[in-house]
Amino acid sequence: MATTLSKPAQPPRSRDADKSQRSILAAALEEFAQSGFAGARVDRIAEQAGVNKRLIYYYFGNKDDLFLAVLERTYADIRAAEQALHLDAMDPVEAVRQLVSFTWRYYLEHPEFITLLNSENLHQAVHLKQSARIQEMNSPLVQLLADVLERGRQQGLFRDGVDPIQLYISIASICYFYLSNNATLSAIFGRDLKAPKALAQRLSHMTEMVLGYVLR
Amino acid sequence: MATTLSKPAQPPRSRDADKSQRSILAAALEEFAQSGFAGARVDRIAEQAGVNKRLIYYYFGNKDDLFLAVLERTYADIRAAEQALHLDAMDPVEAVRQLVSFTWRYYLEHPEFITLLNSENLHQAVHLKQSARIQEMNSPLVQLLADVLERGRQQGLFRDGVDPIQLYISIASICYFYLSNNATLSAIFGRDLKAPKALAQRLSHMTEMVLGYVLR
Amino acid sequence: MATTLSKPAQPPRSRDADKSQRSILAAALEEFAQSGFAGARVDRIAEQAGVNKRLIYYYFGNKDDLFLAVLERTYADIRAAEQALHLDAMDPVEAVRQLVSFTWRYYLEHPEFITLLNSENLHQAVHLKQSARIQEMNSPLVQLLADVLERGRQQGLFRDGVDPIQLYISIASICYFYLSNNATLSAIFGRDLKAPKALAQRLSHMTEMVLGYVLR
Amino acid sequence: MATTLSKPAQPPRSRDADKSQRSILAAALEEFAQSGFAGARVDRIAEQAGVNKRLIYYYFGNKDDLFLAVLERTYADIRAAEQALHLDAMDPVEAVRQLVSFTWRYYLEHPEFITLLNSENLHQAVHLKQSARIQEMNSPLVQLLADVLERGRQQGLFRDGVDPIQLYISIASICYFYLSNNATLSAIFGRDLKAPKALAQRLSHMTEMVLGYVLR
DNA sequence: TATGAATGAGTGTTCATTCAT
DNA sequence: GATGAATGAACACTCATTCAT
Repeated sequence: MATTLSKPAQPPRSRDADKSQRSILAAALEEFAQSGFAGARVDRIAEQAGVNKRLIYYYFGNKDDLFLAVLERTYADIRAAEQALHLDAMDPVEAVRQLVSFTWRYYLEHPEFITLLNSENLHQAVHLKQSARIQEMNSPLVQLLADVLERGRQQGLFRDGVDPIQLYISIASICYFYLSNNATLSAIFGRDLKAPKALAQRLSHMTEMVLGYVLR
Repeated sequence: MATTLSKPAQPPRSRDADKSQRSILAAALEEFAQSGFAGARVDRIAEQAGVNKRLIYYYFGNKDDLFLAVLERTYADIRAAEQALHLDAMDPVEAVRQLVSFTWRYYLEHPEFITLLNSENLHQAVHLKQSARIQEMNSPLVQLLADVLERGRQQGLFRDGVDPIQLYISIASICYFYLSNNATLSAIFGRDLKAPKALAQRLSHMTEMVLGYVLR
Repeated sequence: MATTLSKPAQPPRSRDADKSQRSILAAALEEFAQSGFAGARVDRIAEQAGVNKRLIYYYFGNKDDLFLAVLERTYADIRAAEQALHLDAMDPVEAVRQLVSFTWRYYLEHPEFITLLNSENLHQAVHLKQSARIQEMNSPLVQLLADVLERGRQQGLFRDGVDPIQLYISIASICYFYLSNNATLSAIFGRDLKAPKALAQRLSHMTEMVLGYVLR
Repeated sequence: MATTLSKPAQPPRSRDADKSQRSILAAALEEFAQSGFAGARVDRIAEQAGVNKRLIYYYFGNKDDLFLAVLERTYADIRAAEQALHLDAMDPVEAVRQLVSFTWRYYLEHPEFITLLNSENLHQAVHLKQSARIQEMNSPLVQLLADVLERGRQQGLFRDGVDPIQLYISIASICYFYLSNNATLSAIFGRDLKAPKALAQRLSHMTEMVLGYVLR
């Protein structure tokens, strides 16, 4: 844990420890994403990580704490990705367009994020509520979206009185729900809503809908 | 044991059988809604239903089949509620407004619907895919919404090219996500998104958003 | 559980259940007596009882409750044995003599009683404290001894001011300690304190000591 | 790390080694006394001692050997305390009185002695039997008590034929049992047998009993 | 002398399910 | 139509101990 400044190149004993922890975390992410918290098996995580099961408890305490670690890591990842979006550098219309497509793409490329959140919400966020780093999970996009909306309004492009938090949640909603509930929706509509064409149509609709709403 | 005075001809056993089945189904709905499929316990269902555990298997085969039965029943319930909406009798703007508020209210008053769907989607709709009555689950609202959109377009009120399926899904999305992910959202935003005032603001935003999109 | 008075001879379904419970209890007594609470293994109890391990939990809840059941049964046994002693029918000297020898013999013939109590005291009586039947465990001998002491005093045989509770505990002490600590005492003294001759000498000493104290 | 100013010639490492060993022994005593052998946790001992767990094995071999070391140390302590008693310098009656009260006080002030012995006897003295220093554990008090009894007899105060070993064991019994079985006794009698007043009454009774026995 | 990393063999407990009546 | 008894397979978690440095 303690690192010495004098020997930065030489990886001391903790090298393998780091590797083990990362292996466990990666395996846990996969397992929890696939089966949810209740369905996940600690044995499978250990096997997948290539470590002794006992080591999981050595490093992470128990299944719940491991799940929280995975969850925090997942949130950290999406927040990092959001940093790369520079909505402030775009004109308002483009910014909204980019926000929708970024959200959509991120969920599409990170199905584990959706499964993890689904499972966590099924259990009333018991893990997340105990997180000490919960503040860091608040998205910076809410504030950036507020700025975009204000700029659009001042330029006479956007309507008045749009609540950035509500809009942020709505954008997340239309992207998330389509993917999180894809299995039941596909079953009921009797067609594959994850086919490339269907996905493209969905993105097009969502962009139109959000812009249709905010534009005067 | 229980005898019915009104229908003496009917064998009393079948009445008890019906009662048992209904008790089981009701208890199962509550248990699955509360804990999801994986977290639900057959023992608790039996206890809550006041019947012997073996009876559950006698009537419903196994836990998976019981879950499917609950799911089908839940879909039947929402479809029945949708029948009571008469979008065809309203002018287009009012029809859209009613559709949003109905969807919102139904999800709000039937949290079990959301939990059940969340759990089912976590498991890739394995149960639903095996349902023989899957066609009946398709919402009649999609067709009704298509009619409303067409009427609005002909009256020059609504924009062109709105896909009714996409819009239907989007309306469901914005209502569903806010509630299904309420626990994590509340934790992260650090405030109670289920407070009465927050709920009213949400409905108002959603109605504005949908109308803002469809209106020319 | 419910027994019908009309068919006393016919053992209904609960016959096997009773047998299973008795098997479990007997095996648990042996295992707990041999290894104490912490060292006892539920697996071994199941195997010894010839039942599925799950059945132990079905009938007794968990290891702690099973231990308490064994403990309560053990106390019930010794109380039953005490009922057979009729100190009130003996003259005071003989009564004291009999009390000592009964206590000694009972402990000697029921080593499980000592092991069980040792283990329970090691854990600060956590199980016993939760017993609902704790009152029934109070020995009737305390009251009987009080009567004996009073009779002996009135006959001018016994000394004044002997507290029956203290004496009862002291009699238990000298019998119990010699047996409970036999292993360490034998090791330290370098001889077998459980040899027949040693046991006889011990009983003789204890009787002398108690009588030497109470007699004027 | 720690350097001693008084003995600079002595290699500092061995001082640390001593310190570590003493820390381990002290922590082990506490842990074994609190939980018995089976319930004690090597991890807790290491943590409490502030040393790495591996060091325990380095110095003491394994858990059993560590327990034996603690046990031997505990016996050494009580023997040392007994040395301070000078029964040979007292008149016989006072000597007996002092022996009882010393035994009582020592057990009262060293509850770990009782727990350790209880645990060891639960396991049939497996550790003690393997001790090489077992002879040193024999109490010098047995011989001293023999002398006291003989002196008392010669002065016409004490009765004839009192076996010093038996009496020594009996004195230990009445002191030990009351404390070792305090938890179950308190639970059954429904009152706190460790309350100061109860303790005083107990000592008084024990002294009376022993003197009542040995005095002519 | 000292330690962080790692592990095999359990440990109590749980679960959906079936047997026998 | 209904039930108490019984089970095999798995579950999260623990423990004393050893490895590698």
